[in-house]
Amino acid sequence: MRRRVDSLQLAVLGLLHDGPLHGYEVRRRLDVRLGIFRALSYGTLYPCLRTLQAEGWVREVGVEADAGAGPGRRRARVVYEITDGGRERLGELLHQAGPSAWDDDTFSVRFALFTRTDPRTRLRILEGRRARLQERVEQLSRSIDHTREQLDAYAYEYQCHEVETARREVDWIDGLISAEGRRQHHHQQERQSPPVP
Amino acid sequence: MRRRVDSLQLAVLGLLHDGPLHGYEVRRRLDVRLGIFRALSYGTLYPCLRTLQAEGWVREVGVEADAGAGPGRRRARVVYEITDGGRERLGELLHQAGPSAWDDDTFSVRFALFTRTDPRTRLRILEGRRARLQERVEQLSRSIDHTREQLDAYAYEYQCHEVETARREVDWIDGLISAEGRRQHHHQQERQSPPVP
DNA sequence: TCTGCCATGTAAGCCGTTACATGATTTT
DNA sequence: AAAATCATGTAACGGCTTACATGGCAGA
Repeated sequence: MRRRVDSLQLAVLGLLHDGPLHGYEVRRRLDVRLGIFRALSYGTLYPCLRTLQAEGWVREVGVEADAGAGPGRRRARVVYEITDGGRERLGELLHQAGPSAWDDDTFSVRFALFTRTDPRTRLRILEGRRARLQERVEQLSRSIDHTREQLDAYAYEYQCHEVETARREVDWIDGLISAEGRRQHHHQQERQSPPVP
Repeated sequence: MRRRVDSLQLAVLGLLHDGPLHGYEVRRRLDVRLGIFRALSYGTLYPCLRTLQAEGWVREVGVEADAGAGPGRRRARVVYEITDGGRERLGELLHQAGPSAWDDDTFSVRFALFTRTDPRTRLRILEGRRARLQERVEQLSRSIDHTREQLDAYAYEYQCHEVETARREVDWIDGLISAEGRRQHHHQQERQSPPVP
């Protein structure tokens, strides 16, 4: 039941947390700024916005007429704004660190919103993701070892590349985890013994 | 209209080309041997097999009773075999090198069947895939450059990792392309001037 | 003038997963 | 005795894309 829409809601809420936006712009940012939800269709986005509104997480802040001073007016844009309920909801979602957060799709969204995620949740997500990837590496490695003889050269080549890609991502995560550790350590030090002048 | 089912048909045909198999085993090999179609559901596989049969690409080779000598018999397995028409069809599909062949999903299937693909088609697919990845690298790089200032640390980190992953895949493809070149060169040499004793 | 981008939406339809039904055999 | 694996299937639900409808503005 891992719906892409759940991630989408999260991403939209995260985007609107920074300020009001209209649908078209939301899509653009999802695509180019977050780099996730490439080529998301409007058939998904607009209904999602309406759902969010029905839930009370966002509200229509009014229809913006053309901002420019041109003679004709541009098609009115429906601008959405996050509500207090939405902020609360965002907080809840951001706090979740269960298995769904380390799925390929969802992880990128969760990671993109790490600035707003508390350090502990960040660490739990990173560790879960790491485990997920490690599992994948092992499964692939076993598969390679087990069928090495029967595998033709190309299939072998592909599997090796897959493994290496996964390994690299594990390394990347490791780097991030230790960075988180350093950060936490730093904060603890600050809390326990403020820097001496 | 790029249906995953198309790739699935191709993969199944490719698998059955090596010998008759029953559905359950097809799924297993798709998952562990080819490493593609991870966790493919039977709700997709069995209908696919029946479609293949309706098209005349595969035929039911008979229901295999328990091979062992045990007292009870295992649930009968429906074994499928590729037909001459299926072999022809496989040849056609394998010859295609259009844009659909360099999609993320499809590429892995096409690549896994490279042994049965003629060298020219191999090269065209590899080059198409390369272009696809390169495009992705450039788009991401532009996005990073353009929004570097506004991007928070995590989003930046993620995009960089994405770019690096794509770059590595480009390098990998480059290696494969030059290997193909060498192979072709080698064959040409052989054809034009057989090795002198 | 025509293409392309901005901008919002609806409806249909497909693809594929999930859940269910069934049941034997092997392993724990 | 229970759980996992082998083995084949069906039905329904739902997510997401595609295609369509609409229309103003900018630049080639």
